[in-house]
Parts: sequence; C-alpha cells; structure tokens
Amino acid sequence: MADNYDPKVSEPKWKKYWQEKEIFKFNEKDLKSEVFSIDTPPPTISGRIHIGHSFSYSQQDFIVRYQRMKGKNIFYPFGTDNNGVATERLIEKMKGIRAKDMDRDKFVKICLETVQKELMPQYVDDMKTLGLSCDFTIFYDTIDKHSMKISQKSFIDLYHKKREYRKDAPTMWCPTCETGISQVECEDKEMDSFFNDIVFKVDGKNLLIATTRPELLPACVAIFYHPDDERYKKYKGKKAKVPLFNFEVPILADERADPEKGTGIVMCCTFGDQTDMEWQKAHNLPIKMAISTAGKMTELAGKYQGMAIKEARKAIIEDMREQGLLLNQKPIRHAVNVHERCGTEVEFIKSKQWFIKYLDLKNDMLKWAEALNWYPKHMKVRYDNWVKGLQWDWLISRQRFFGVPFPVWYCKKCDEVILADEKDLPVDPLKDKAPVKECPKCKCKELIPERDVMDTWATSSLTPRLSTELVKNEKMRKRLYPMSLRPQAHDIITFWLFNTVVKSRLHDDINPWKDVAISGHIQDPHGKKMSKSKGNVIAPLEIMNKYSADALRFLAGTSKLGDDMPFQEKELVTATKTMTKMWNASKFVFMHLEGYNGAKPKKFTLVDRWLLSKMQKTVKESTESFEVYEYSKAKSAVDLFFWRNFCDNYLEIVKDRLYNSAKYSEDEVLSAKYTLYHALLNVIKIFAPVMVFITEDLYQTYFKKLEKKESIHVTEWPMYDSKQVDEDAEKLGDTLVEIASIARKFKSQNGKSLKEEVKIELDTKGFDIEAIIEDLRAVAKAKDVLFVEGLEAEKVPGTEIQVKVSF
RNA sequence: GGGCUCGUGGUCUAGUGGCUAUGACCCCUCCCUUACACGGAGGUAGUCGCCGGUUCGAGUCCGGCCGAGCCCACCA
Repeated sequence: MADNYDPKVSEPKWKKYWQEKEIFKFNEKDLKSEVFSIDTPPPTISGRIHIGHSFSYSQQDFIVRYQRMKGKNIFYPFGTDNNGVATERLIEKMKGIRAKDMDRDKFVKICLETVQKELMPQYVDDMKTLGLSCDFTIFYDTIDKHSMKISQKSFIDLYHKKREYRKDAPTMWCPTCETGISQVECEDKEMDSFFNDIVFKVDGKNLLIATTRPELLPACVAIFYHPDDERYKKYKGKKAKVPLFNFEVPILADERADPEKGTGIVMCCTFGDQTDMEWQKAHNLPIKMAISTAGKMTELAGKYQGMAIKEARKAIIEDMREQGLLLNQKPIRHAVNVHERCGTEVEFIKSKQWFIKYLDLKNDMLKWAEALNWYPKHMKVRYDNWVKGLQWDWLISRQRFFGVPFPVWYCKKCDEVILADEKDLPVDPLKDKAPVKECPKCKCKELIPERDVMDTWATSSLTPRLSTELVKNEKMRKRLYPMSLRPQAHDIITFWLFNTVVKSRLHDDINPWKDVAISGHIQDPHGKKMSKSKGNVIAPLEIMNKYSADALRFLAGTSKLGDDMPFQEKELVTATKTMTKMWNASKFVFMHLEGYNGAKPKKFTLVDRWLLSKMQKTVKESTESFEVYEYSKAKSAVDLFFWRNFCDNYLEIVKDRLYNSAKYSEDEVLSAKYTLYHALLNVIKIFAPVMVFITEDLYQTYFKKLEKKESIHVTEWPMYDSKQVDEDAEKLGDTLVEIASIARKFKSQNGKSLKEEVKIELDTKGFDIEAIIEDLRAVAKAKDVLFVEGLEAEKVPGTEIQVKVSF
C-alpha cells in the first residue's frame, strides 16, 4: 500500500473500472429485486459541466448509491435536454450559421450532430469524472427521434382528450426574436422612462391619465378607475375621447385600478401588460393590436404605421406636446419585463398558438401534489403557490426552428386540424406528407403544415416516459413507472416538476413518481447567486483538478437537502484531510489484519464492545437519514464516528493489543481484529455514496478478497444490529476515554510528549472500572494506576470518579 | 407586494424543550508518540439577530420586528 493516497491516479482508475465491469448497469431481466428508478434531470449541454450541475448531480448520486447498496435494481438513466432556444443559439454561434437561412430539418441535423459529436462525449466524461453512477447506456436527448415520437404522441393524445386547443390569443412576445415566449424566459431590467400626463376628453372637459406607453393609445379600449375612488365616480357610464386618435372608449370601474398610482385613473390598451389582458377578459373588451409581430406599429396607428415602438412613442409625445395634450412629464426608473436572450422589452401580441387546457384543474393539481412525498416537506408550498396563482393555460407553441414539430397540418380552406398518424411518428410536417390527401371536412386538397415547434417544457415534462420507454421488456417497464424518485433543484419546481406532474396526470391519471427530493443551490462564498455576469462562477473541473472529485462531492454532501450553501473552499481542505485520515487509518488496520480470515472471537473485550456499540448507532443514524434522503446527516454521523471514536480513541487504545499481543490472550487479540475489520469496513461503506473513489480504492486494496463483491458500491449496506448495542460498555468505555483525555491534557499543558509516562490516582467512588484498567494503562502510558479513597482532584465528566495525574 | 428558507464564537456550520451549545477554518501553546507533521494533544473565542409570550425550563415552541438569500407577482 502506497504511503499516500493520490486521487490523480486512483480516480481515473476506478472511473474506468466501473465502466468496464459495468458496475452501474441496470438489470433489465431482474424482475425480482425491488426497483429504484430515478427521473434524472436532463441538462442542456453548452460546454463543460458547471458547478451547479456538479452539486445537484452529486447529491442525487449519494441517494442512488445508497439505494444500490440496499440491494435494489437501479434504473438511473442519463438524458440531455438539447431542445430549445439555448441550444439553437449555441449552435448558431459555434457554427456561424443562422437557423433562418436553412430548412428546419437541416438545422436540426446540424444541431444534433454538433451536440452529440462535439459536446456530449466531453460532457458525459465530466459526469463520470465526478463519479456519477448513471447507466449511461440508457440515454435520450429531448430532441432525438425517440423523444420526438413520444412528445408528438403526447400531443396527439392530449388533443384527443380535448385538452389542447389552438387559439388566437395574446401571448408574451419578443419582437426581436419574433417568437412567443414563456414566463421562464423573461427577466426584470431596470429602465429609464417617463410618466406622461396626457389629456383625454370627457364631455369636452379634460381628464388626465398618466402613462409610460403613449404609443399604445391607438389600442386603447377602456379607462378604469377604482370603484371607491370618489374623484372619478361621476364618470360612471360615460365615454372618454382618446387624444390624437379621437375615438371614444368606455370609462369603467375595477378594483385593479390603483388610486395611488399616477392620476389614479388608467387606460387599458390591448395589450400593454398582464393587467390589460385580465381587464380585456373580465370586461369582454375588444382586442386591438397596435404592434405587429415584428415590433412595428400597425395600421391602427394611422400616420405612425410602420414605426418601431420607441420611435412611435417619441413621435406621439411630440405631437401631443404640440397640441397641448401633454400636460406633464416626469422621469421614472422602473423594472420592465425583457426577454432574457436579447434584452428586448416583452410585448403582448395576439397570434395563433397552441395551448394545453388546464386552468380548470387547479383543485386537482393541489391534490396531485398531496399525493407526492416531498423531501423536504416545505418545498410543496412553492408548488401550491404557483398553482394558486395560475392565470393562463399552458402555451406550448414556439415560433422557432429548433424543436419538436407539431404533428399537425391545417386545411387551407376551413382550418380543420389534421393530425399525423401515430404509426408515422415522428413526423416533420414541413417535410412529410399529411396522412390524408384532402381535408376530411371540406374535401379541400390544400393542406398547410404547422411551422411552429413545441416549447422545450412540452417535451422535457415527459422525461419519465422518455427514459422508461427505452426499456424493451414490457413487464419491467411497468415496474419502472411511476418512478421512485425525482431529484431536482428548487428553482424549477414550478416548471419541470409541475409540468411533469400535469402531463403524467393528463395522460395516465397517475403521478409520475413516488418521491421528490429537492436540492438547493451552490452560491458564491458570500451567499450570493453565482452567475457569469457577476463573474463569481467557480469551475468544478478546476476544483476536481486541484483537490479531487471526492472532495467536491464531500462539499456537496455537507449541505442539507433543500438548503442553499455558500461555496467554502476550506471544506475541500477538510475533505482532503478526511481522505488522508482514511488512508492512514486503513494502512494501520490492514497492516495488523494481514492474514485475518474473518473469524469471530468467543468473547469481545469491553473496549471492543464500546466501539461496536457506537458503530451500530452510527449505522442506524446514517441509514435512517439516507432513507429520507438526508445524505448530509448520514455523512456527518459517520464522519464523527470515524474521527472521534475510531481514530482518536479506539486505534490508540487498541495499539497495545496489536503491538504487544503476547501480553493478551488469543481471543482478546482476535476480538480486536474482528472489531477493526468491521468498524473500518462499515465506515468506508457508509462513506462510499459520498466519497466514491477513495472508498473503492480501500475496498479493492483489502476487503475485496473476503467480501468477494466486484465493487464496494455493490456491497451490502451495513445492517443495524441492536444486539451489538451495549449501553453499559459505552458508559465504561466513555469513562476510559475521559480519563485518558485528562492524562493527555496534563502532558500537553506541561509541555511533555504524549509518550511520557505518568502516574494516575483514582477514587472510583464505588464504581467498578476493572475492565478498563489495562487499556487505560496502555493508552495513557501510565506506569502506575492507584486507587486512593477520599481523593479530591478532577472529576471525570459524566461520572463521580475523581482523578489525579502526575509524573 | 406575496411566498419559502435562513440569521448560533472573526468565518462556515450541527443542534425542533432539559446536564457546562456541535464540529470545522482561523489564532495561540505544546508534542517529530512504531497509521498519519497532508499529523497529534491542548487552549482562546459565542448575551444562539432584536423584543415580547408559553413553560418548572427555549438556540429549540408561539407572536411581532429587523436583516439576508431565493422564487413569484407587480412594474398604468
């Protein structure tokens, strides 16, 4: 055994070993063992693994490795989510091409090839370097043919279930990218603007209204005031004339109008913002579009038609100023919604979009969440709040190029929807022919393909299907779904988790999983979110290179499930120290266990019973913690046992029996060996889910020849044995440790080496401590241990015993 | 504005009612002892955010306040 542990040598070695020996392979034929199936989060590949991934994937891997050691048949697939705008942009940049300039089919092909050939191999290798124990042969990409087929099938199924509709509706829209976008794609941006007090006329008299967006005047459909606002009650039922455009709109009361804001009266334009849409719906107002999909003023805007939004705003303000319709202008700074990709202000544009109808299911959605086991529990609240706040059906269409196409054609004449035949899936309507030659309704022969693609979430919400349907064996597939566990971070509860539940419920009326384990985020050292723009991002590969993958995993294992954690470099140092300690302690143990054949002693010595009892409690605690996905508690339990009980005390105490075994009986020596063997084996087993490489190294070095399993990661998890719990032995053993500690302190404070011999005087106050005297003599290097009645010196903590140490 | 989480020695952290509050990093002292100087033995350091309440007893439960982080909403 080498003097020092070198992760640079060991980690690549075991990484390769696991792949070659297929240690993590899912056994499709094993229909007996309990299955544990994981709905692994599919990352979007944009380069090398990043720190957030390294954390959340480590944490889910702890759980999986524990379950594997519990003897379960592990279904742990690895998928990727390269379907969507992020990948589209990445490929455009990498290849210097524009999606717009080519057929969708061709662009998708380039994307797939680039991702799979140039990015994926490196990324998957990064995951293996981190020690992820997925079965990487169970692989899907949310944009591959397999996924497309399932996604399109899902669409067709929901259409038949009358859960989908296509509607001309206002949607969030980016005029630069010319696509509908969803809430997730938006972000807030602070911008300078003006509050303009402009003049509407009611019965020829002025009515002042404040607005930041005068360019929307041509789309004005109503004026609102708060029903309790005394100032404006008199306008009830009247009409106001819109400045410059000179048409009339009704003046209405609605509680959403804030009397405190601006002049307390507000114009509603379809559509300036979310509230405008709500008003339109609630008061059944007409829809007027002043802005086109390209972000230009429409014909409604009269002389301003064709102008860009900001250009029109300026022109309209100028004109109003000239005509005395602008009474006041106040600069403000406010947050506006922008598209995160390009920073363009989000507009609401009416266009034909596909929706999944689910707003009517809010009560059911809450019940669905009830039926899931949430770890930690409080994360469910986020789901509930999201559901309660839902106001719109699920918009799933995107006017993009890269994505899963809708399997749909329309009749040019009557707009009838023609779905693809399921046996033809996956289809690309832009390339493939419709399953019928003519419209079944009006017999029109001209069928138009749908150009839009589905939003990423429409497909990624099917991951339980995407992965389990890779399994051919029908019987096994039934055992896999619903899946055992969805591990994911808390930021996408309202998207990925929620959407997956919705899809599974709409299709099969069951939850997609039994448990959900929500992990937190890694933050920068000051508790701030890591982001490229802040420049506080830490690269996991550098960490693994500087320390080790095990150290990085150790750090990931210190944060409590669900908690965010600031990145602490010193924790990596602690991890490295722990690994060094494990290596050295093992070196010592293996040296003394040479030739040991696993034999059990007739009788255990007191100190051995003390250690075994503590060990059983550690096994119990870490097992119970892992059962509820609290890997950090499991880790700290074994950490404490290893450092304090095993290294600091037991090894020191047992040395005498090992080095001077002639002084002891054969059975006493055997007792020590048995205890060393099992305590250390259990320690590395319990550490194994977190520190996967060094534990494997130690297992292969010594334990394998007796334990026989190919890898520590497929050995049996330690079984809690209450028969080894011995409270009396623990108490007496603790007393021994306390007295030894007093002796050490005495030496230390007197500037002496710990090997310095001392004299120990004791008044046991009637306690029988005979069983520990020999060990005490050995560990404290006490030449004399004397019993003195009536001694008043130092009290041994936890007892009445008095002790005095001298040279 | 709403929600969730958190607020413990200089720093990070354990701890869901009960003996002198856990561990780590830092700092100081001592020790090269046959697993480990990539170490060991000790030590200094905390009014457990603030106020009030429940209780024989609260870091731990309840209420209020203050602060931080994240998510969501608003943004005329």
